Amino acid sequence: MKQKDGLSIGELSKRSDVNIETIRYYEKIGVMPAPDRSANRYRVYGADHLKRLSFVRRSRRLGFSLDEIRGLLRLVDGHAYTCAQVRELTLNHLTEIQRKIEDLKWLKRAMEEMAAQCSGERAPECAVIDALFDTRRQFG
Amino acid sequence: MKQKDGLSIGELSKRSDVNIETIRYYEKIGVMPAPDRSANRYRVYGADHLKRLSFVRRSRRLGFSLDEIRGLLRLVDGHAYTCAQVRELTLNHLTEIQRKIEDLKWLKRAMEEMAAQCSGERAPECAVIDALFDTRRQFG
DNA sequence: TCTTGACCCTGTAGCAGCTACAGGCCTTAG
DNA sequence: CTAAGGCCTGTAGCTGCTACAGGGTCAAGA
Repeated sequence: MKQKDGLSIGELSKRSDVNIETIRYYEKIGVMPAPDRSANRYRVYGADHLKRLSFVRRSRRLGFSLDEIRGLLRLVDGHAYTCAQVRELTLNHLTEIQRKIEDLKWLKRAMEEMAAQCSGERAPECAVIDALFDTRRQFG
Repeated sequence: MKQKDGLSIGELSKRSDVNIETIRYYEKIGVMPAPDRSANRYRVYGADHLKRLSFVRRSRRLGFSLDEIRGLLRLVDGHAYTCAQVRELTLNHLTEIQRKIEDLKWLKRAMEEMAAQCSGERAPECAVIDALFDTRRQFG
């Protein structure tokens, strides 16, 4: 890599902790901009790419969809965002997370109930199976 | 439907609360057995199909993957399961659910922290964006 | 008798968000 | 000279469905 500051895709991958294939995928779907290429057509990235990719990675880990991230980046790119907009997106997202937590808690309770019936012995009867086959029970 | 007890796929769908296309999909991937066909090649289901499909639906709602369900059904079909086996599968599944809950809680905390910094004003500065771009922060 | 509508059929393509090849080029070290 | 490691493009696969396209079948109504 002759360019000052130039990162190969492999280096970018290591520094951002994002898979090489995923980086190329992000480029294809327009989340990451197409970088310059060196003489041998290798991708050459700069510090701005690293920053942006890290942003994407962090947002993904926080559960934002790629579409939501595209929305955030559009705002950032256009310098057009207001705090209120971002806040709204974040709060919406928070509501969804809370809903998911509730769902999982319900699920956990239901399964614990079933497992509690379970003798754990080598018998061919099983309360879990019975419960799942029991048409009187309504799960959800 | 001339057969006694014979259900069309539409009726099965209504009674099991599973989509028609999903039923056909389950047949294709081997979760549901191929049913008899009437003279016009329509699928004809019996009470056993309804029972099995309901089992699948309930298990799905409890978050079991189709692969796990296939495993459960194999045990049931072979009358080879012991309570201990099923219990283990269930407990494994419970552990995973708990892990997911913890993940989501962490996520929620992180996002709440970010949102709390947010003024909600029309200013072009935003604590959320800053946090996501801040390379010193480690999310996950 | 014709037609309309509600069913059913098969097969394929699409969704998210990647991941994993296949088949090739380039560069450098031994 | 060759082998290893990186990079390239392009396509197919994963889960668990869903949504067609393009057709057949059947009963009831005009």
